[in-house]
Amino acid sequence: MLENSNKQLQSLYTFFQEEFEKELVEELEKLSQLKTVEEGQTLVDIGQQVSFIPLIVSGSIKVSRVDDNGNELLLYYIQANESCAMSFTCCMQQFPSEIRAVAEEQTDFIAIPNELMDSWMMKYPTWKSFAMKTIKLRFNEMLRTIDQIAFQKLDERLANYLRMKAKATQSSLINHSHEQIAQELATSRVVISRLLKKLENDGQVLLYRNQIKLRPQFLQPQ
DNA sequence: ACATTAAGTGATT
DNA sequence: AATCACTTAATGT
Repeated sequence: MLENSNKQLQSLYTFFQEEFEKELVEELEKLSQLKTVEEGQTLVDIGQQVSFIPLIVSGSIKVSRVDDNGNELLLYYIQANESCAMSFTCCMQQFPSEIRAVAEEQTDFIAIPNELMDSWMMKYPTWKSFAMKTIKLRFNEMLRTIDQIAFQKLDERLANYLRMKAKATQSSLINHSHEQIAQELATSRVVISRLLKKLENDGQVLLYRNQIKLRPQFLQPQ
């Protein structure tokens, strides 16, 4: 396992060296520890304290919100070389998490203890700007999802979701049931099934059990 | 062969 | 677009 991810870990350290000053890279390598979570494993749930900031080495993490009825709404995915904006905002003052984070696939990440945050923010300008950058990135992305929910019709949201998913997994085959997709878009399975059927009839996708094949014309519309 | 879960569909609100 | 009720298809035991 470790051997497999060594290469990507190396590339992350390269990323660090470009991004951060020497002292910070040294501290990172010294203090951080590599952790692995399996697919489906929950990293944090709503209300829990976050004790570390994750830096994703490989894999991806799904971040979502859950309402009172237990309905899930997908917020965003964290990919390789990214960190979690929410963890920055929570960790700083030890607030409980507002979100749920679940491993979308087997994911390796570096856990940075949150005690280090304060001093790093002061000591290393590059760390501060990295934190600001990830928060800004996410904030903009979430603004976009907000007006998707407010202004886009569900069929557009679905198309959007499928394309994003394909990009995230580098594959045109999506391994989700209609039910799962419905939950992430906070709608019902029946609606998703109907929309997907329409896409299939239009020759945009192929439907299987627990799988959706996105055809090229769907991924690259003229 | 049977039970369970995923997907398809008409009708209603 | 959501919900209900029901059917059909795929998959697991």
